[in-house]
Amino acid sequence: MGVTIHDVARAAGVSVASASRALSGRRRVTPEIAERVARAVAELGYQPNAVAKALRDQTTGTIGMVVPGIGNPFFTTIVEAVERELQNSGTDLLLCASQYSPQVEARRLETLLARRVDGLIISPCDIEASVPAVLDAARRVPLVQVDRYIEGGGADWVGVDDEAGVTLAAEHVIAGGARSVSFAGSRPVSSSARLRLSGFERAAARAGVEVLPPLLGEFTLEWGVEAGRRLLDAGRLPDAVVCANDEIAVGLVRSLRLGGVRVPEDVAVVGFDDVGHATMCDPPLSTVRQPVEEMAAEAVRLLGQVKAGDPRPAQRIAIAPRLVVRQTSRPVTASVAE
Amino acid sequence: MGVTIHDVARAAGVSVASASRALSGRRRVTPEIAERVARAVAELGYQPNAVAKALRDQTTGTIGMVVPGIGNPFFTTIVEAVERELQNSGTDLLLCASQYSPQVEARRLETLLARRVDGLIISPCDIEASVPAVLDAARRVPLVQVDRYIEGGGADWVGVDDEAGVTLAAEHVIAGGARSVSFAGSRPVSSSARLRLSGFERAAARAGVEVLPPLLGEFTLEWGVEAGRRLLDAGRLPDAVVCANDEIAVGLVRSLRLGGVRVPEDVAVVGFDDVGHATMCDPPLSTVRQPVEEMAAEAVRLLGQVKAGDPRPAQRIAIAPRLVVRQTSRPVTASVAE
DNA sequence: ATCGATTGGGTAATCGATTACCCGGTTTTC
DNA sequence: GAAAACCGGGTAATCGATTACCCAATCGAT
Repeated sequence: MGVTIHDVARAAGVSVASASRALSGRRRVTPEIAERVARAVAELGYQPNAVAKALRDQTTGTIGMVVPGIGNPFFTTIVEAVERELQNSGTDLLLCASQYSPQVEARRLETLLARRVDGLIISPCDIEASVPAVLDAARRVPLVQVDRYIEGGGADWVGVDDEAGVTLAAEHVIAGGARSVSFAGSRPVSSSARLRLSGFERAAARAGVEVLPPLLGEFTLEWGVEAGRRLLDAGRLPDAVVCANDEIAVGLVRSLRLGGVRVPEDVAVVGFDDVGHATMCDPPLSTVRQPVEEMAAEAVRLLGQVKAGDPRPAQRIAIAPRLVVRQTSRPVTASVAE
Repeated sequence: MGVTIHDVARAAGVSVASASRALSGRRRVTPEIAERVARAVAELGYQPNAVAKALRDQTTGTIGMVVPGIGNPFFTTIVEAVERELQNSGTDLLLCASQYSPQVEARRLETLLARRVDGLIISPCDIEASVPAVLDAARRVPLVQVDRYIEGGGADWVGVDDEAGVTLAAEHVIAGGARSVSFAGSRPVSSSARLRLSGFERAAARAGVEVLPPLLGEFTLEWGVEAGRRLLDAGRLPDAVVCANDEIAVGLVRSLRLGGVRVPEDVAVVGFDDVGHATMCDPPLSTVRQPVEEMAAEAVRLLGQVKAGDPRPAQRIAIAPRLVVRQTSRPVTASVAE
């Protein structure tokens, strides 16, 4: 370890300035020098030190991304989309998981900022507890939120229109004949959890159907399984259940079927996200599709525009979701089928 | 942005040396100075620049991790385990995905090295094509491979004993009465893919049962579904299928059931990994458990020991897997049941 | 009282790459 | 033919934190 540009310059018999210029091409050098430098680089196996470059340039060519957990297929999908989006822009991604803990999240942000990332993409794990850390970060560096956001609107956000999504789902099952409906979701610690719940309740109330008490736990398959069991134990089944994500929906369907309930004949189930196993589970899941690629592209674009802590009012870019009807709900006329 | 230790020193009325000492505690300062520096830090909101520190110290407090893809639950599980393992050691993790492409992998390694990570944990995507990039990286920085490895043994490795794992699986289904068996796995571009296939074939041959041609595609649910279809189309079903991972197994079970085949009565299926949905799918999957936490701990420990490019012979640490019998295979006497 | 040891503070070198600035030589322009 | 513009090369400053080295003051021991 430790071939520096000085070594290259010496080996090529030129100054460091010339070596640097030959390498970066930001000023012309004679072909002769370019040649000698190229040879020296190859010979010595020189690899530029990005740390030194970052210090001098005051820019690292790196953006940080913090998501609640990489066990959740929705987040891995969006991470992959962001990576793809960044691919050809030369910047690369520093990925961290907050493990659904605002404390861990704050620490991760801290170290990303210390490493002087040029920007941050974050899905804050808690709508309230994440506020100080996120605002603080946004003051120092361009930051955009994705999917989840903090309350108060202090930072830019790109995501899906959660309320519209669950409304789509609720209206779909109601149009399919559901007279009583329920919601299986997450405890409302995140914006998505809250909006999907409230959007569902509003849509159901508007349609005038009976609303059974919601089942609130976590965004996991395990909780879906558990929610399904509780539904069975409660004795009375709703005609349809709208779920806050696909994992919950898949778990719920599993429990219901194990309990002898037919899906969608007895109970219709609709998920949210349309990532991971939604197409491949049994039966294929009706769900609300998040336009993940679009969100990632938008987030990256927005990140390029925002300057750290500028006074411009925070933007919220909500992308319209789309209902995908598969086989856990009865198809009705005007919806996209696959 | 831009409060430096010089600003702190000025505000506190001391030299940068004293400020640095007060902050790091690596030399004593008077309580008076410590106090003044602490106040200045709080007032100015000073945050040390990790880039500058890294340049001066020649160490970044960061290790890089490269896995083929974060869509695969096995890799996300091991990433999480490594993160946990690193948590209290103060070093943090730079995660990259090679997207199963040796070219992308080489680029990622390149940038991680340029950023001067203190070590690398990698699961090389291709047993042959990954060789030059991995060896090159190992020459510059401590490196340990996890799960997958490159041929030729030029770098340390921690993983599960793949052959022992599939042997466990094969012997289990044979003990359960299978007279004909098949294997559903990935094309042999990675060490795990190769070893699991060859281990299976050896175990089956040893037991003297009939071996149907293997189904080789990718480590995905989609491929599992496809493999199941091909099995159905082939007309002749084996008594048991051993799969190279859980995703394939789950997809295979789904296809078989859709085709009216009962699992495990008509065909027994065993997976590999025991991560993700293995416990929660229907029916719960019999599989070979990888000791992920142990592997992560071992990898981190080993990384602490190896020096870059030292001539010490490469170690291979294979951890014994464990068979977990659930409901896609017939239970036999002496195996762990859950 | 004096000398060596110890303590704590400050100055400036260091890490590696980039680039502002300077300088001598060549070309262009009127 | 002189002035202006241009070109390509080198020296040294710069980014921010750490620390080797130096120095003055204090302490303890004889």
